[in-house]
Amino acid sequence: MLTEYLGKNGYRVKTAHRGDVGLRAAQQRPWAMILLDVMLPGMDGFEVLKRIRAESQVNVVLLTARGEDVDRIVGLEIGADDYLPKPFNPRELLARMRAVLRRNTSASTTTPVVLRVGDLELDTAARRVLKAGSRVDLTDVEFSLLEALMQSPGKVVSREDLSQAVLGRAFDPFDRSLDMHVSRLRKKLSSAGAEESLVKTIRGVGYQLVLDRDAVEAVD
Amino acid sequence: MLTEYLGKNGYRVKTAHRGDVGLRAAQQRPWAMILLDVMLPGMDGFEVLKRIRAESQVNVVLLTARGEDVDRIVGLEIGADDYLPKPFNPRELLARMRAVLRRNTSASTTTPVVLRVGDLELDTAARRVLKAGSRVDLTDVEFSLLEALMQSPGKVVSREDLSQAVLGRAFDPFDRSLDMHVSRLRKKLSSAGAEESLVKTIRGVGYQLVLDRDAVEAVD
DNA sequence: ACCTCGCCGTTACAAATCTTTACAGGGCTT
DNA sequence: AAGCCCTGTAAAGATTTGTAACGGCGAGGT
Repeated sequence: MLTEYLGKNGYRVKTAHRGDVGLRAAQQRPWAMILLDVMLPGMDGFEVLKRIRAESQVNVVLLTARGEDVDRIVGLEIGADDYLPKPFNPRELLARMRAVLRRNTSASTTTPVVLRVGDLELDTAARRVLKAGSRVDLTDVEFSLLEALMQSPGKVVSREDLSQAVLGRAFDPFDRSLDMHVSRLRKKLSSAGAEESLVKTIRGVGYQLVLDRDAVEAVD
Repeated sequence: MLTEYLGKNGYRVKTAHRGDVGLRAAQQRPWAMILLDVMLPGMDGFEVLKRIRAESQVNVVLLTARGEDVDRIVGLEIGADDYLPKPFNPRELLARMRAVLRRNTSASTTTPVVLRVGDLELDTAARRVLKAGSRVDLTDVEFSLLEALMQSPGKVVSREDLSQAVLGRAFDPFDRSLDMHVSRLRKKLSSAGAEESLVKTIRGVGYQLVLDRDAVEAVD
């Protein structure tokens, strides 16, 4: 019945009535979304979800019997994108599916993957930084600091913004933590061969990753 | 098929069906973006990407077969800007292309980067001032003071505006801070070889960057 | 459980640089 | 010409930043 309804609304659906069979189908190719019932013969829905999550970030919406809060919490904890208690209105299912799809496609396209400034390269997905091709070993905070600076290369980033982005808290003038991280980041970058002045201080304002104009190529 | 779709969306596309041929096309002129399939006759996509990166920072989006994590990681490591698993929705490709283009062009095109007055050059992205090609070392306040003056070369900039732009606060007649900065800026500029009268005082109003004979040029 | 190590935050002091103070000189007004 | 106000600048004082050193905390190992 669901298959038919979704089909009418433009989705192509493959159905399985057993947990273990569904899991194999899920792994078979990259789906836009998986609707997963919790009560299933063969393999229970939570188990299926866990195994799916072990290897994929595909969208999963969980369908469970009644408003069992326990199920809901467990489901979201092990990685469902949303949850719908049965019985449900098919239109509500559609709405939630669209919400999940919207959320997860925009998130993946707005997040830059690789930031590059001159021969400095920062890969947000792999949390890796390369300077002239060789790896620079940064701590988490140093990495996010550099990431925040590289998102606006050549522009001043305020201490407020940096504190929020890097430390997750509002800036406090007596908090010298940011300065320390800048100091450590500079040290690591320059011993990796970067110019001393790559990260500049703008007194009373913030910091700036300088752009050497010679290193910036105009693109068509 | 892709060529046609991209064409409809305003892109001009050149296509190659072999890796080695594509590489030559890529080197031929500066493209806005390169879409690169991994599975290619002639030369494998990774190899093409490596060679492109050896000489250019051009935007590259990698198209690979399904969610092969290995491919993805390798691709990003050798410098792809983004990655799209096949089969993909053409609209998603467009979205990602736009994301990459936005990210890699915004920083360098949104704000004017270089101000030039005669042989005096101020580069905001590199936070650097050159007088007749050689570097002038300014403090942060001096830098933004000169920046404010160079944004209206030949025009009088009021003390109020300067105070707001440089010190971030309204002008107070008893505040002599601005005068001090002007004084020090003049000293540094003239010892860098500028004329004494480059920064002129307009009594009761403000200051003015004088341009006597040389032309004014805004760049970038 | 305990140890070890790496990372983060705090403190303390030094250096840079911005602001204030003070005084001098020059121009505008009366 | 005298007085007043604005500006230039040296010098002292205040603030901001750089960084070494120390301690705490949590992850991972034994």
